[in-house]
Amino acid sequence: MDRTLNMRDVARRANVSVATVSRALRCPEKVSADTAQRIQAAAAELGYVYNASASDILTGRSTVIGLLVPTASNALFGETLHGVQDVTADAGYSVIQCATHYEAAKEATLIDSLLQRRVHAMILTGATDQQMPHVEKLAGDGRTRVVMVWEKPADCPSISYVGIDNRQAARRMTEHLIGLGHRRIGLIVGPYTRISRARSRLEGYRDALEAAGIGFDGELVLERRPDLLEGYEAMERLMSRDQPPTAVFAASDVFAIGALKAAKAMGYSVPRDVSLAGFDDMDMVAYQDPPLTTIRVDAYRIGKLAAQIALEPIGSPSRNYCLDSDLIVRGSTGPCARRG
Amino acid sequence: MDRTLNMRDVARRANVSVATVSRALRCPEKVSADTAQRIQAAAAELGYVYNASASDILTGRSTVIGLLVPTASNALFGETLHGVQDVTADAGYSVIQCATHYEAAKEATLIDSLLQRRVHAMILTGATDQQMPHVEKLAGDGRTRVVMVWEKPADCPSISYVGIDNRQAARRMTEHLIGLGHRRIGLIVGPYTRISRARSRLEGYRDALEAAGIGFDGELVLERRPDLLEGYEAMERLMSRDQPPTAVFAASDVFAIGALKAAKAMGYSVPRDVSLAGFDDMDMVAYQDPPLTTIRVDAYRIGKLAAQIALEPIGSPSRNYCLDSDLIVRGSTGPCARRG
DNA sequence: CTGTTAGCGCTTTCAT
DNA sequence: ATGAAAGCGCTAACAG
Repeated sequence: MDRTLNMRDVARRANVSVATVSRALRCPEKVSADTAQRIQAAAAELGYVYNASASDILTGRSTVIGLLVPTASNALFGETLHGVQDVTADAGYSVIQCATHYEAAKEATLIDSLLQRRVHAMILTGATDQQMPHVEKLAGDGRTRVVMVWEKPADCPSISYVGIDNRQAARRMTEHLIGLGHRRIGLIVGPYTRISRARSRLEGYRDALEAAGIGFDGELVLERRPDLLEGYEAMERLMSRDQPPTAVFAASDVFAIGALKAAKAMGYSVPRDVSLAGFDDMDMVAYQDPPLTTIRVDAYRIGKLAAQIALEPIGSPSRNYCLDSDLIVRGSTGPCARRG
Repeated sequence: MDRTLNMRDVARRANVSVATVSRALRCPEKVSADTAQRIQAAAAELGYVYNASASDILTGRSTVIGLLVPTASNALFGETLHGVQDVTADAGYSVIQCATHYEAAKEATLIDSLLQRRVHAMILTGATDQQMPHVEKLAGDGRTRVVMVWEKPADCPSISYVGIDNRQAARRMTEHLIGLGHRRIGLIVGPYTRISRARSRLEGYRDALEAAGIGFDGELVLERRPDLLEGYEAMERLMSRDQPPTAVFAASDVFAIGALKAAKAMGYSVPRDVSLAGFDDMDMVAYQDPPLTTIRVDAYRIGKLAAQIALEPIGSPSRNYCLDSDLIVRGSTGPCARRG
């Protein structure tokens, strides 16, 4: 077979015109029951498969959406993809997924490739600040719908948002630690200079300290790329200070798992010697020893909502959903033993 | 903006024909430097974005490939996606990713949707046996290229394969445990009745037992859906037997992490009371306590190779790569203390 | 080097 | 209810 089967082939076989084939396949009620059947039979016999792209191009509206994630090896974003896919598949849409690896250049290239595919919408998980003006313009021009997930874009009327209040959640976690008597609290946080989600978590941490009258100590805050090893090394560094923290808030579970190992390797018992908390509630963290205190985020639901918004017609108003997140207290945080 | 910008708009603006615009954008060397510049300027001013789908449809060759995974929340498949993406992005291809959740019906629907997009190739991670005849036919017809990853399809000349020898690797791990003096060895394995990769691992386990003259005990083998909780419960069940195993081979790291927690919860120390081994070497397993003995598979490299094969023109011969996998001995396996 | 022409596979009026 | 014809945005001959 050199040329791919098309409607004309089916039409010939069923002795009708292509227009009728199109109708029979898309809206069978617009065609006599008899011909509909004949056409469907012909299509099946030939093994004809409908060409979705050809349809897209003609109708001008695309049935593909793009999903950008920082990395595909974080199970969390996998859950979001599942939510997105479950919604889009029912509507006959496909999802192009790409990982940016937190690199602005890659991000720009990938966004461009999505535009070249004329995606109906893009769902962005953590676009860098650098990219926001460009993205906002695309949404404003009505070229594509844009939904940010996990983080709230700073005041972009044309962009939708589905996520949690990162600042509030980080504040709650920090308050939990303060409530346990900790006053020297370390923070391992993502690239807050470029990613607003990380910045919000840092702010929430500071909010809680301030409210409790604890001075901010920049020495206790480490900005890292979310990665197990980076979490490990950051913890080592924090615990090697003259006055090590009595609690560490790892503002991503990936950091926390790395940090837990570092603490143990240095001979610290968690939570007796040092409390440790994460963020996201990846399913693995409940399986750590001790299981980690963290913030639960419903990643799947974020994906579903984002997809619903994404599928709305271009030009529809933007929507914002701020979901609840829960503080999940497990065994890794406990009362402060040392004097702060 | 109601209608999306096209080449005609650019042509008008630059006072040339659409053909010239096409050339200037795709192969600027076929056009005078002067006009090329003028056209590029016009495109930039208008904010014109090339329409990749329109091009695909006309040339007949698509620049999209499909990637099917059982689940997107396993970090392993994320690594494979990265490998695939790094190769395809350079070639200007996009990747449509879908998760089957190990359900044959979903799988069939998703494969169909990929065909409707006329993907150049599909990379399958664990198609169920049920789907294989269909997929093989697609590959044979030259509709699309098909690359299986992680598992070797049973004798399908038209399908390519990139993976490891699952049977051999499972045998090696089992031999490792036997070498430590274990004779009652439990196995927690994926759905081997439907997934050949799981089947191969079961076979490797049996090979090793047989070679060592150890009788096969069906009571020690549990088939489960890869999932932390299932691993946990399977381990509980194994260790509740009258004669519990002295070692357990969890033929997926996800099982192993679940099983580790179960063992600890039941008061067993690993590896003193029971040895535990995984499979895949997800990055998390080195961070467990104790770190898990496992089989290392280079998931990223699998993705890269698969993508290279996928990108070859339709009709190119199929290729098979069987990569090495390594036995990584960490702290979770040790000598057998009890009498077998 | 550039423009003209025909056409990829499909949908959608508009006739019949 | 069905067919003919025009056209979506682009490319690939073929002329000039």
